[in-house]
Amino acid sequence: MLHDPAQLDLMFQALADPARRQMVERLSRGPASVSQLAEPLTMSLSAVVQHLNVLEASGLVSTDKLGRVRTCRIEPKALRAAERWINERRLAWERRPDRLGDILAETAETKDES
Amino acid sequence: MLHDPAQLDLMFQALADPARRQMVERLSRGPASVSQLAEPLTMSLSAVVQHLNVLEASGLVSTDKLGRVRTCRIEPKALRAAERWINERRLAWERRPDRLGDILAETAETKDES
DNA sequence: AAAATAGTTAAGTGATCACTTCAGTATTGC
DNA sequence: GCAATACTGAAGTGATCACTTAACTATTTT
Repeated sequence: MLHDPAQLDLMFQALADPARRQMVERLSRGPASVSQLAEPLTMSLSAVVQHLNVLEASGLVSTDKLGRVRTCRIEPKALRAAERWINERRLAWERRPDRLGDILAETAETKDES
Repeated sequence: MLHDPAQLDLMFQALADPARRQMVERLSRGPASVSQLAEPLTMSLSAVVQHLNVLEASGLVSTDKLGRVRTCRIEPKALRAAERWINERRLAWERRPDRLGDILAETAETKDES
């Protein structure tokens, strides 16, 4: 489910916005209410709620309402899925056998064969 | 330079689009020309070039033109920077000492204090 | 019960996005 | 030199985005 390309799409889209990344950063230091998330941001509470909804739809953040306060927390599994996507591509590249100093490597191979 | 928030912004923005992620995926298997990148995509060459420019501006991909063909390759350092941002937040969360079963933990504390 | 708090929802707006088409520029092959 | 190849750039378009304001609901506090 976390490999679902649609979910991956929502996650990277969610992380694309600086305000949302700031919210994730805040949440990485512990759960917070909507107002607490909003406090350092220079935008209306309403805008923050909208960003929060994007984060929640992406699966990166989950929330829980008790009384009138909505408490938000990070969903590390989702964060891991995004992390893994990048990591797998980077490793695929770095594992490539033929990624040495371009022409130099080719010259060396030619030399071996001669 | 790779910690530059503006650069991070460009990178996550670049990864937010599925077509661009597909291009990164293709490039993770080795360098490719613009036409090769375009081949599996159902859009005009022109659109692919535009996506490629976004990727290059973000630093995730670098290109090199020889004659009439532009060869594209992944920039693993940039990929690592995005990866690290996520990883650091996830670890910050997972390292928190007080992340056990929510209310249960609180109840226990209250009990201790009574 | 009234006022303050915490959040939600809807509607609107200007900016940015992801394309398209079309016309153009080098480079390479014949 | 002429045609094909490999892009490149500009202009336009409809969709989505990141907000705003304003009106509203639900929950506490006093």
